[in-house]
Amino acid sequence: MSATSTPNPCPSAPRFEVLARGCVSRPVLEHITGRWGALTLLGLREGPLRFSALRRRVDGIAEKALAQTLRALERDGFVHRDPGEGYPSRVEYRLTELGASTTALLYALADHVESRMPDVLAAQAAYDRTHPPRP
Amino acid sequence: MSATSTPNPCPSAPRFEVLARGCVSRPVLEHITGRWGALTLLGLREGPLRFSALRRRVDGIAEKALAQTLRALERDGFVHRDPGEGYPSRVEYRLTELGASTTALLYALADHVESRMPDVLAAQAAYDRTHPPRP
DNA sequence: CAGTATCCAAAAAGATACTG
DNA sequence: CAGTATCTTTTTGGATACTG
Repeated sequence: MSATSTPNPCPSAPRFEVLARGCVSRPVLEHITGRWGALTLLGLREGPLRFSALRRRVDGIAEKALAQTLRALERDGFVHRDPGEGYPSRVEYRLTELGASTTALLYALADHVESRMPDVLAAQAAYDRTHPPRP
Repeated sequence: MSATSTPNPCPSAPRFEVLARGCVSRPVLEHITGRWGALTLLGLREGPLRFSALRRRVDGIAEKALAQTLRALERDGFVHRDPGEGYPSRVEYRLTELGASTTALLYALADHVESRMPDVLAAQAAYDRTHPPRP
Protein backbone atom coordinates (compact mmCIF):
# COMPACT_ATOMS: atom_id res chain seq x y z
CA MET A 1 0.00 0.00 0.00
CA SER A 2 1.93 3.05 1.12
CA ALA A 3 0.08 6.32 1.33
CA THR A 4 -1.53 6.37 -2.07
CA SER A 5 -3.46 9.57 -1.98
CA THR A 6 -6.10 8.29 -4.36
CA PRO A 7 -8.90 10.84 -4.40
CA ASN A 8 -10.58 7.59 -4.15
CA PRO A 9 -13.52 5.63 -5.11
CA CYS A 10 -16.75 4.37 -3.84
CA PRO A 11 -17.19 4.86 -0.15
CA SER A 12 -18.33 1.50 1.10
CA ALA A 13 -20.66 3.70 3.05
CA PRO A 14 -24.43 4.20 2.82
CA ARG A 15 -24.96 4.79 -0.86
CA PHE A 16 -22.93 2.41 -2.78
CA GLU A 17 -21.56 2.99 -6.19
CA VAL A 18 -20.05 0.11 -8.00
CA LEU A 19 -21.21 2.06 -10.95
CA ALA A 20 -18.23 4.33 -10.70
CA ARG A 21 -15.25 3.52 -12.79
CA GLY A 22 -12.30 3.21 -10.49
CA CYS A 23 -14.37 1.77 -7.69
CA VAL A 24 -12.23 -0.98 -6.24
CA SER A 25 -15.11 -3.38 -5.88
CA ARG A 26 -16.07 -3.18 -9.52
CA PRO A 27 -13.41 -5.51 -10.88
CA VAL A 28 -14.19 -7.93 -8.07
CA LEU A 29 -17.86 -7.91 -8.96
CA GLU A 30 -16.81 -8.47 -12.53
CA HIS A 31 -14.79 -11.51 -11.57
CA ILE A 32 -17.70 -13.17 -9.90
CA THR A 33 -20.32 -12.16 -12.39
CA GLY A 34 -18.18 -12.41 -15.47
CA ARG A 35 -18.48 -14.86 -18.31
CA TRP A 36 -17.04 -17.83 -16.42
CA GLY A 37 -16.76 -16.56 -12.87
CA ALA A 38 -20.36 -17.17 -11.98
CA LEU A 39 -20.48 -20.62 -13.52
CA THR A 40 -17.22 -21.62 -11.87
CA LEU A 41 -18.44 -20.58 -8.44
CA LEU A 42 -21.73 -22.35 -8.99
CA GLY A 43 -19.79 -25.40 -10.10
CA LEU A 44 -18.04 -25.51 -6.74
CA ARG A 45 -21.18 -24.87 -4.78
CA GLU A 46 -21.87 -28.45 -3.84
CA GLY A 47 -18.38 -29.26 -2.75
CA PRO A 48 -14.70 -29.24 -3.61
CA LEU A 49 -13.63 -30.45 -7.00
CA ARG A 50 -10.40 -31.08 -8.78
CA PHE A 51 -9.44 -29.18 -11.89
CA SER A 52 -10.65 -31.68 -14.46
CA ALA A 53 -13.81 -32.54 -12.63
CA LEU A 54 -14.65 -28.88 -12.38
CA ARG A 55 -13.85 -28.42 -16.00
CA ARG A 56 -16.24 -31.19 -16.95
CA ARG A 57 -18.85 -29.61 -14.74
CA VAL A 58 -18.61 -26.14 -16.23
CA ASP A 59 -19.59 -27.29 -19.63
CA GLY A 60 -17.76 -25.64 -22.47
CA ILE A 61 -15.03 -23.84 -20.57
CA ALA A 62 -11.52 -24.11 -21.96
CA GLU A 63 -8.58 -25.11 -19.79
CA LYS A 64 -7.06 -21.72 -20.26
CA ALA A 65 -10.18 -19.89 -19.24
CA LEU A 66 -10.72 -22.12 -16.22
CA ALA A 67 -7.14 -21.61 -15.07
CA GLN A 68 -7.45 -17.86 -15.41
CA THR A 69 -10.83 -17.73 -13.72
CA LEU A 70 -9.64 -19.81 -10.81
CA ARG A 71 -6.57 -17.67 -10.39
CA ALA A 72 -8.65 -14.50 -10.20
CA LEU A 73 -11.12 -16.04 -7.78
CA GLU A 74 -8.33 -17.40 -5.63
CA ARG A 75 -6.63 -14.05 -5.53
CA ASP A 76 -9.84 -12.35 -4.49
CA GLY A 77 -10.30 -14.89 -1.72
CA PHE A 78 -13.39 -16.67 -3.03
CA VAL A 79 -11.70 -19.96 -3.79
CA HIS A 80 -9.10 -21.92 -1.91
CA ARG A 81 -6.58 -23.96 -3.83
CA ASP A 82 -5.34 -27.07 -2.10
CA PRO A 83 -2.44 -28.76 -3.87
CA GLY A 84 -2.18 -32.28 -2.56
CA GLU A 85 1.28 -33.74 -2.54
CA GLY A 86 2.27 -36.81 -4.49
CA TYR A 87 2.29 -37.64 -8.11
CA PRO A 88 0.34 -37.39 -10.28
CA SER A 89 -0.81 -34.09 -8.85
CA ARG A 90 -4.20 -33.77 -7.24
CA VAL A 91 -5.29 -30.24 -6.68
CA GLU A 92 -8.58 -29.49 -5.06
CA TYR A 93 -10.52 -26.29 -5.31
CA ARG A 94 -13.06 -25.35 -2.69
CA LEU A 95 -15.04 -22.27 -1.82
CA THR A 96 -13.84 -20.22 1.11
CA GLU A 97 -16.39 -18.93 3.59
CA LEU A 98 -16.48 -15.71 1.59
CA GLY A 99 -16.85 -17.67 -1.61
CA ALA A 100 -19.65 -19.75 -0.21
CA SER A 101 -21.66 -16.81 1.08
CA THR A 102 -21.20 -15.04 -2.22
CA THR A 103 -22.14 -18.11 -4.21
CA ALA A 104 -25.30 -18.49 -2.17
CA LEU A 105 -26.41 -15.09 -3.43
CA LEU A 106 -25.34 -15.96 -6.92
CA TYR A 107 -27.36 -19.11 -6.68
CA ALA A 108 -30.40 -17.18 -5.56
CA LEU A 109 -30.02 -15.06 -8.64
CA ALA A 110 -29.57 -17.98 -11.01
CA ASP A 111 -32.46 -19.80 -9.43
CA HIS A 112 -34.70 -16.80 -9.78
CA VAL A 113 -33.82 -16.44 -13.44
CA GLU A 114 -34.38 -20.12 -13.97
CA SER A 115 -37.79 -19.99 -12.34
CA ARG A 116 -38.83 -17.02 -14.42
CA MET A 117 -37.65 -18.43 -17.72
CA PRO A 118 -41.20 -18.74 -19.04
CA ASP A 119 -41.56 -14.96 -18.77
CA VAL A 120 -38.21 -14.44 -20.40
CA LEU A 121 -39.03 -16.70 -23.30
CA ALA A 122 -42.36 -14.96 -23.76
CA ALA A 123 -40.65 -11.58 -23.75
CA GLN A 124 -38.13 -12.75 -26.30
CA ALA A 125 -40.83 -14.07 -28.58
CA ALA A 126 -42.77 -10.83 -28.32
CA TYR A 127 -39.66 -8.81 -29.01
CA ASP A 128 -38.74 -10.85 -32.02
CA ARG A 129 -42.24 -10.52 -33.38
CA THR A 130 -42.12 -6.74 -33.27
CA HIS A 131 -38.54 -6.14 -34.22
CA PRO A 132 -37.06 -6.59 -37.67
CA PRO A 133 -34.64 -9.53 -37.75
CA ARG A 134 -32.04 -7.35 -39.48
CA PRO A 135 -32.64 -5.07 -42.40
CA MET B 1 -40.62 -22.38 -32.78
CA SER B 2 -41.61 -25.26 -34.96
CA ALA B 3 -41.18 -28.67 -33.43
CA THR B 4 -37.53 -28.51 -32.66
CA SER B 5 -36.85 -31.84 -31.10
CA THR B 6 -34.02 -30.55 -29.01
CA PRO B 7 -32.84 -33.38 -26.77
CA ASN B 8 -32.95 -30.42 -24.58
CA PRO B 9 -31.30 -28.77 -21.78
CA CYS B 10 -31.64 -28.01 -18.17
CA PRO B 11 -34.89 -29.12 -16.71
CA SER B 12 -36.06 -26.11 -14.73
CA ALA B 13 -36.84 -28.84 -12.26
CA PRO B 14 -35.29 -29.74 -8.90
CA ARG B 15 -31.60 -29.79 -9.67
CA PHE B 16 -30.80 -26.93 -11.80
CA GLU B 17 -28.00 -26.78 -14.25
CA VAL B 18 -27.15 -23.51 -15.79
CA LEU B 19 -23.78 -25.08 -15.99
CA ALA B 20 -24.77 -27.05 -19.04
CA ARG B 21 -23.91 -25.59 -22.35
CA GLY B 22 -27.08 -25.31 -24.35
CA CYS B 23 -29.12 -24.57 -21.28
CA VAL B 24 -31.55 -21.87 -22.38
CA SER B 25 -31.15 -19.89 -19.21
CA ARG B 26 -27.40 -19.60 -19.50
CA PRO B 27 -27.30 -16.83 -22.05
CA VAL B 28 -29.92 -14.96 -20.06
CA LEU B 29 -27.85 -15.24 -16.92
CA GLU B 30 -24.92 -14.01 -18.93
CA HIS B 31 -26.84 -10.97 -20.06
CA ILE B 32 -27.60 -9.92 -16.53
CA THR B 33 -24.26 -10.82 -15.03
CA GLY B 34 -22.12 -9.84 -17.96
CA ARG B 35 -19.66 -6.99 -18.16
CA TRP B 36 -22.26 -4.24 -18.51
CA GLY B 37 -25.52 -6.03 -17.85
CA ALA B 38 -25.20 -5.97 -14.10
CA LEU B 39 -24.10 -2.35 -13.95
CA THR B 40 -26.87 -1.28 -16.30
CA LEU B 41 -29.54 -2.98 -14.24
CA LEU B 42 -28.10 -1.51 -11.06
CA GLY B 43 -28.07 1.87 -12.76
CA LEU B 44 -31.81 1.64 -13.31
CA ARG B 45 -32.51 0.39 -9.83
CA GLU B 46 -33.57 3.67 -8.34
CA GLY B 47 -35.84 4.69 -11.14
CA PRO B 48 -36.31 5.20 -14.87
CA LEU B 49 -33.65 7.03 -16.77
CA ARG B 50 -33.12 8.26 -20.25
CA PHE B 51 -30.34 6.99 -22.44
CA SER B 52 -27.80 9.70 -21.76
CA ALA B 53 -28.52 9.93 -18.07
CA LEU B 54 -28.07 6.20 -17.77
CA ARG B 55 -24.92 6.41 -19.75
CA ARG B 56 -23.52 9.01 -17.39
CA ARG B 57 -24.53 6.83 -14.48
CA VAL B 58 -22.84 3.70 -15.72
CA ASP B 59 -19.44 5.22 -15.72
CA GLY B 60 -17.22 4.24 -18.61
CA ILE B 61 -19.75 2.50 -20.82
CA ALA B 62 -19.68 3.37 -24.51
CA GLU B 63 -22.81 4.31 -26.41
CA LYS B 64 -22.56 1.23 -28.50
CA ALA B 65 -22.21 -1.04 -25.52
CA LEU B 66 -25.10 0.59 -23.71
CA ALA B 67 -27.33 0.31 -26.76
CA GLN B 68 -26.47 -3.37 -27.14
CA THR B 69 -26.88 -4.11 -23.48
CA LEU B 70 -30.24 -2.38 -23.33
CA ARG B 71 -31.42 -4.22 -26.40
CA ALA B 72 -30.54 -7.58 -24.89
CA LEU B 73 -32.14 -6.72 -21.57
CA GLU B 74 -35.24 -5.41 -23.27
CA ARG B 75 -35.54 -8.54 -25.34
CA ASP B 76 -35.24 -10.72 -22.27
CA GLY B 77 -37.95 -8.71 -20.57
CA PHE B 78 -35.89 -7.08 -17.82
CA VAL B 79 -36.12 -3.57 -19.15
CA HIS B 80 -38.97 -1.65 -20.68
CA ARG B 81 -38.25 0.93 -23.34
CA ASP B 82 -40.61 3.84 -23.48
CA PRO B 83 -40.13 6.08 -26.50
CA GLY B 84 -41.79 9.38 -25.79
CA GLU B 85 -43.15 11.17 -28.82
CA GLY B 86 -41.95 14.56 -29.92
CA TYR B 87 -38.69 15.93 -30.98
CA PRO B 88 -35.99 15.83 -29.86
CA SER B 89 -36.57 12.24 -28.79
CA ARG B 90 -36.90 11.33 -25.16
CA VAL B 91 -36.69 7.67 -24.50
CA GLU B 92 -37.04 6.32 -21.02
CA TYR B 93 -35.80 3.03 -19.78
CA ARG B 94 -37.27 1.41 -16.70
CA LEU B 95 -37.07 -1.97 -15.05
CA THR B 96 -39.98 -4.30 -15.54
CA GLU B 97 -41.29 -6.23 -12.56
CA LEU B 98 -39.04 -9.09 -13.62
CA GLY B 99 -36.14 -6.71 -13.99
CA ALA B 100 -36.74 -5.19 -10.60
CA SER B 101 -36.94 -8.50 -8.77
CA THR B 102 -33.81 -9.68 -10.53
CA THR B 103 -31.99 -6.46 -9.81
CA ALA B 104 -32.85 -6.74 -6.15
CA LEU B 105 -30.93 -10.01 -6.04
CA LEU B 106 -28.11 -8.49 -8.02
CA TYR B 107 -28.01 -5.66 -5.56
CA ALA B 108 -27.83 -8.06 -2.66
CA LEU B 109 -24.84 -9.63 -4.34
CA ALA B 110 -23.09 -6.35 -5.06
CA ASP B 111 -23.80 -5.13 -1.56
CA HIS B 112 -22.38 -8.28 -0.06
CA VAL B 113 -19.22 -7.95 -2.08
CA GLU B 114 -18.95 -4.33 -1.16
CA SER B 115 -19.29 -5.09 2.52
CA ARG B 116 -16.66 -7.79 2.37
CA MET B 117 -14.14 -5.78 0.43
CA PRO B 118 -11.74 -5.66 3.38
CA ASP B 119 -11.46 -9.45 3.21
CA VAL B 120 -11.01 -9.33 -0.53
CA LEU B 121 -8.26 -6.74 -0.32
CA ALA B 122 -6.51 -8.76 2.36
CA ALA B 123 -6.74 -11.89 0.24
CA GLN B 124 -5.33 -10.06 -2.75
CA ALA B 125 -2.44 -8.71 -0.74
CA ALA B 126 -1.67 -12.16 0.65
CA TYR B 127 -1.86 -13.69 -2.80
CA ASP B 128 0.42 -11.10 -4.31
CA ARG B 129 2.91 -11.62 -1.52
CA THR B 130 3.18 -15.32 -2.19
CA HIS B 131 2.93 -15.36 -5.95
CA PRO B 132 5.60 -14.19 -8.35
CA PRO B 133 4.53 -11.01 -10.17
CA ARG B 134 5.52 -12.48 -13.53
CA PRO B 135 8.71 -14.26 -14.32
C1' DC C 1 -3.30 -34.93 -13.44
C1' DA C 2 -2.81 -30.02 -13.55
C1' DG C 3 -1.56 -26.90 -15.69
C1' DT C 4 1.49 -23.51 -19.18
C1' DA C 5 2.72 -21.97 -23.97
C1' DT C 6 1.38 -20.86 -28.58
C1' DC C 7 -1.04 -19.46 -32.46
C1' DC C 8 -5.03 -18.25 -34.81
C1' DA C 9 -9.82 -16.81 -35.23
C1' DA C 10 -13.64 -14.46 -33.39
C1' DA C 11 -15.63 -11.18 -30.57
C1' DA C 12 -15.80 -7.16 -27.91
C1' DA C 13 -14.18 -2.55 -26.60
C1' DG C 14 -13.08 2.36 -28.25
C1' DA C 15 -13.17 6.40 -30.97
C1' DT C 16 -15.30 9.11 -34.34
C1' DA C 17 -18.62 10.54 -37.36
C1' DC C 18 -23.25 10.92 -38.87
C1' DT C 19 -28.74 10.73 -38.99
C1' DG C 20 -33.97 10.93 -37.69
C1' DC D 1 -31.54 13.42 -27.83
C1' DA D 2 -31.03 8.73 -29.11
C1' DG D 3 -29.11 6.15 -31.40
C1' DT D 4 -26.60 3.69 -35.96
C1' DA D 5 -22.38 3.03 -38.97
C1' DT D 6 -17.76 2.30 -39.51
C1' DC D 7 -13.11 1.38 -38.55
C1' DT D 8 -9.32 0.21 -35.53
C1' DT D 9 -7.36 -1.86 -31.58
C1' DT D 10 -7.62 -5.17 -27.59
C1' DT D 11 -9.40 -9.06 -25.44
C1' DT D 12 -11.20 -13.45 -25.60
C1' DG D 13 -11.96 -18.02 -27.13
C1' DG D 14 -10.59 -22.50 -29.06
C1' DA D 15 -7.52 -26.03 -30.51
C1' DT D 16 -3.20 -28.22 -30.04
C1' DA D 17 0.95 -29.31 -28.02
C1' DC D 18 4.08 -29.77 -24.18
C1' DT D 19 5.93 -30.13 -19.08
C1' DG D 20 6.42 -31.20 -13.88
